[in-house]
Amino acid sequence: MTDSGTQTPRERYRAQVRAEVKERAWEQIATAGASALSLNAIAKQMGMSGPALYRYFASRDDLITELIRDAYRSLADTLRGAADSGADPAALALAMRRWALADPQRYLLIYGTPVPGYQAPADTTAISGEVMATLLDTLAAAGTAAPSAAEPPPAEPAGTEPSSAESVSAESAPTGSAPMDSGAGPAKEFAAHLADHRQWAQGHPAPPALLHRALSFWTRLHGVLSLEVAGQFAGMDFDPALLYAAEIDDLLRGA
Amino acid sequence: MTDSGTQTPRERYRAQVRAEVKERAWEQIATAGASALSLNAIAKQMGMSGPALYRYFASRDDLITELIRDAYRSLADTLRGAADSGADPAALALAMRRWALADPQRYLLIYGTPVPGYQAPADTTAISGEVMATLLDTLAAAGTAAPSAAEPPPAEPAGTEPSSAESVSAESAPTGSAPMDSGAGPAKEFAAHLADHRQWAQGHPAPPALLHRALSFWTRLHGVLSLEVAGQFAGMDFDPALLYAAEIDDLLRGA
DNA sequence: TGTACATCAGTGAACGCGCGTTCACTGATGTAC
DNA sequence: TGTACATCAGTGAACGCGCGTTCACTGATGTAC
Repeated sequence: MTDSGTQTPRERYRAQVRAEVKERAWEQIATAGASALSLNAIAKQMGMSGPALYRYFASRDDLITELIRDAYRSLADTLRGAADSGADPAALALAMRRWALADPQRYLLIYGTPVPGYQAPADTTAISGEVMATLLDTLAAAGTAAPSAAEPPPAEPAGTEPSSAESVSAESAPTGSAPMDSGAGPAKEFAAHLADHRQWAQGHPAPPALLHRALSFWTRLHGVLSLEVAGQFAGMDFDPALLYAAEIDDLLRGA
Repeated sequence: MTDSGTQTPRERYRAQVRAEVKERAWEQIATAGASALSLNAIAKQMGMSGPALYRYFASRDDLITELIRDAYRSLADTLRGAADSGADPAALALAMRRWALADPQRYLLIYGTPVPGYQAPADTTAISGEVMATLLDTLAAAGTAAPSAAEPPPAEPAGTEPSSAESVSAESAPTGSAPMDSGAGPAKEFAAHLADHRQWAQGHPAPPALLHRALSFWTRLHGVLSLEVAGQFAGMDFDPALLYAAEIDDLLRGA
């Protein structure tokens, strides 16, 4: 869809085939997991010969890399889109679950057990940082908002920079009404630690307690999601959506 | 070690070889993941021919099944052992992390992305239920104990039944001082749901709020552990142990 | 508009590899009399 | 204590399979004059 105006027919065709290869690859991953991804099988499915795919992807690892990149991109865009249209942290969490359940294997590809023998390229780290930035922005907006933080703030014009970090300043706002970091204890200790270990936040000016909240937000959602998506709840008979909702509620109440 | 008194030399030898096969299998899994486990490679490593292993394991899937069973067993025993020597929930959580980090791939084998094409046997569900039972017992003991719940209760004789469910009764004890399930909201709703969906607790007489606590305990620890063990924190520079400690603290404070 | 050339998609054969698994067989170890 | 037999560990060859990837080649599609 991108740049279709300046594309020659050949370029358009190339893009189409590449897209179809990826589609089949996702189907295959959904069926048998990423480690079972086979170029030959994809080619056969498309009615082509195995070596033909080498016109489109330099190698199997190259294809996997693109799939991982696309997955990160998709998640980052989904969350950023939700945030830009005024989603509060709870809505963001629900958007994340929707994204995960839409394609469980896609979630597992980026957050599950690493594909054996595969080394992730550097730029995926940057995109995964974008997810974190969105999270920080949204939590910051909710934390510094008025007590009635329920109604969404007006949607911003949404500039081109991925991290709209200006929306929160480092010195202000003691993370809302957080009872989490009052007094001594592990939370206080971790926040102090984060003050010196915030490189992963990529310059986001959130105070340490907020960094902690973002990490906790992420790990708690992942805790439920990854178990659900990996089928660990299958033998149990409760509704994971309710557990997820309860986690979100506790997560946002507890600070 | 088991039954070594009644073992014939042949049986002892068999057991030894089987054990070595498993050891090599774990080494291989640690290196390249479970999906890359190869009988031939193990045989070669042991200076044997590939087909020789079929004297000890009926098939590759059979070997994986045993590894999974052993992993579950090991975790269940570790936690049960800690609980029996008076560990409180926080200590249990730390024991779990120690177990996970001692062999990350072992943790991922049972709680990570499922091995593609592999179907878990029914009895692993039973063992994983044992883990849950230990958790419920420990949380119940801590919740129903006197306000000074810090000192461990005297270690019990530890009978043969895996779930010492008698230590807590269903009607008593509104889960300690839990503010978690006061008033309406997602937590209350989920607890109500669990009252009707508690089959997975295998008859444990914990009240719904405690079932919720156990699930939350599990998913929150898993959230941090799985990301750590999968290397997702590798690019970040903070200390996962501190995040884990903060999670435990919040988890136990919040109810 | 037509011809000459370059570009590129796709094929089929081939290489080398490793896999799980079966099978007939050898040789050592244990058991029964 | 010695012999006859059964049990079992391990081997080597083989089957059939699929994998990623390279290579020389054919044909179609575009481009330049």
